[in-house]
Amino acid sequence: MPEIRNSVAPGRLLKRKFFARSVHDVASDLIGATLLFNGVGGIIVEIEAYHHTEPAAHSYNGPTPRNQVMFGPPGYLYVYRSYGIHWCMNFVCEAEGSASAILIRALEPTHGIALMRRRRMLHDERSLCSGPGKICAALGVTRDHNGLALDHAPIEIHARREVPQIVRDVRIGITKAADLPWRLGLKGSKFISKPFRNGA
DNA sequence: CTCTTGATCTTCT
DNA sequence: GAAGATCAAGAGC
Repeated sequence: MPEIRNSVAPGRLLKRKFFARSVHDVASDLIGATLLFNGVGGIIVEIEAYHHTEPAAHSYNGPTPRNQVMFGPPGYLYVYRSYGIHWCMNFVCEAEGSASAILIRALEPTHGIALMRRRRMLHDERSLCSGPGKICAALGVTRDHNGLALDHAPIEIHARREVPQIVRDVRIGITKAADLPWRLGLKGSKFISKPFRNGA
């Protein structure tokens, strides 16, 4: 059984339908939700939205073998290789063919912390999941999990119970469409990958 | 704290 | 053949 340290109990399980609307609406509602993979994970405190109409998205130039999951129906997991080393995970949103997705950038660890520490070979809780590559390493997500449904095992996403305060900034690590303020964070969280300019 | 650099490989041109 | 939705370590302040 995973250890549970957070005093705030997660809410109801999200179904795939939750993701079948504007990627920006989904993003706002995901901050504060709890993501678990095989019972390991935590509270989503930082995400970025990508849409096929802007050049930073992997889907901008149309379907390819890599991004085919993005072009499928909403509510599925899109995993890609980053810089030849890391895995990064996304939630596909909107509608089939829309090819929009949300990059999961940081979690506040709450479930299975001992296992995450072992996988990351790192004790510091604040750094366990403070980046998209770190999350996949801590949760054990790889290319094998590309295309999994977000509302079936081994994935669980619990709705948040209260509406949090959200901060917003430009996205990290991109050169195209770098001015779009599509990075969202939980205000005041110490578990984000990088500070927000307007105070997180 | 910030800045720089190396690691490593898939993808698409 | 070049670029890339990253990370960790090291140098400098």
